[in-house]
Amino acid sequence: MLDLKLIRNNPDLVRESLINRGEDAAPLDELLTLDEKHRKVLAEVEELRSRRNKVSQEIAQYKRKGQDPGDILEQMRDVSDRIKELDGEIRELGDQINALLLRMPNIPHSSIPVGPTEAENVEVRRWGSPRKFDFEPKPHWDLGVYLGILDFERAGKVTGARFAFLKGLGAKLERAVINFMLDLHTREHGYTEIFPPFMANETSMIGTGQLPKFGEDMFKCEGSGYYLIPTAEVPVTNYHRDEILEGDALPLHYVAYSACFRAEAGAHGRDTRGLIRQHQFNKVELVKFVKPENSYDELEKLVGDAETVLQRLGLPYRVVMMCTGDVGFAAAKKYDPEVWMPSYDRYVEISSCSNFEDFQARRANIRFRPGPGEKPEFVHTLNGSGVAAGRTVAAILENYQLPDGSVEIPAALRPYMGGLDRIMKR
RNA sequence: GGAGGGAUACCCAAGUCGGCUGAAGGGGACGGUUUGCUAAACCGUUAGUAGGGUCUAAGCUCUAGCGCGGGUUCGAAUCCCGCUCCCUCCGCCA
Repeated sequence: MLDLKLIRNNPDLVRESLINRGEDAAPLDELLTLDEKHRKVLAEVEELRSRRNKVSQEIAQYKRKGQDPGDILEQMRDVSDRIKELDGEIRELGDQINALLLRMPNIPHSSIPVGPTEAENVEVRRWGSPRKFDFEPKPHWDLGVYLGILDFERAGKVTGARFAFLKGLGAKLERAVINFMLDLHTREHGYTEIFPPFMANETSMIGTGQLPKFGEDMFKCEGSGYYLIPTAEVPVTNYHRDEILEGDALPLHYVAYSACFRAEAGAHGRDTRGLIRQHQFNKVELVKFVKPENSYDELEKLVGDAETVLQRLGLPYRVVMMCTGDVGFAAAKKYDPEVWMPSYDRYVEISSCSNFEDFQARRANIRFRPGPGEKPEFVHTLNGSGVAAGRTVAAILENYQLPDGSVEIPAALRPYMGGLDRIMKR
């Protein structure tokens, strides 16, 4: 959420940001009009309230002395009625302002490329190089089925499209990938591990920005009103919702495994095969709460931590900086590490690392006190996948496949696979 | 699922029949006095916050705020209605 005062004082900045994102600027003007009206009514009602408070004291005096307050009572009745009336207006205006505010995207950082679509995204670096196969490489969905470690057909029967069963060494590989990543981030990168709830309430979803705009992308649990989390970002960021953290405690670095659930509405026909786009997938998420002055350094480190995973696994990747049109609703700056996927013959997003600045902190009311007795300020929040487990498994199967359909296990994972170095058909 | 009890400031806790109670009393924390130093004692401070107005700013001022949302009333921590969360007991349960 943007600061209403910032919008009020710098409407042109906000307008430019909306245009750069390729969005309609009309809600901004509506917001400015409503805000002005809101403040006008607020001034009026507060004036009346002030008067009522004073007169009520006087009435109390009369009563105490046993005197008759006379017709002041009558007058105050009118004042109260008017207050009630104005309160209604204020509530309505406030609701409208809030609704608009919650749908207003973050202001992109000045360092990112400007453009309304993904076309302006910029590749910032590459690591490794795609392997040259001297045989026809198979896509992971064929390999996985051939090896008996992936089963999409039964998943379709048991649940539906975009689900998968992992079996035998496939299930073990998924678990190995997750544990490898958790160990790396906790032991070497200093993150504190969290195992969060996989469902969250509406307030949390608003806090991180999934709601009110993107409700259709999530699964809502009938009856309870809870949502299945689309990412561990939601529970972990909201972990500190409505808190004032001690300045000394920052930065806070958390890593959380969770299953993630996405409705993928509007993705019909895209990535219909394999593990790339599932309704449920596993992910290890990195979340940071930092002081504003450090947040861009922390973003670079966060991307680096995600990249380390891919490097240790020997998976070729590149990092893309997202432009204004592709940076995402809540982010000010975002890097997407993309892994080389032979079946797609291109790099595929495997992580997404964002600095939200105070956008989420404002929504979720997460602050810190810079020093004793000082005024609380909003923290900056960041998060990034470190990394998506399902896509990692897919990338390993494809990049490490051998001509006979077996798959080598990256050295870093072997300790997690009981020393096994190869998955073969059995 | 059944039956009770609770939610007040950093923590515990009082709030009488609605009106100088935006909140008694403790504890803690901070500041001071005393002291060779510590302890003790004594004195003082301890609403943080959000929003509005004014202003270059500092400041000044107003409003809100006793779990949340409504209602009654000139006036609500206090009365009424709805909700949420927590606790105890019983039942069920991985």
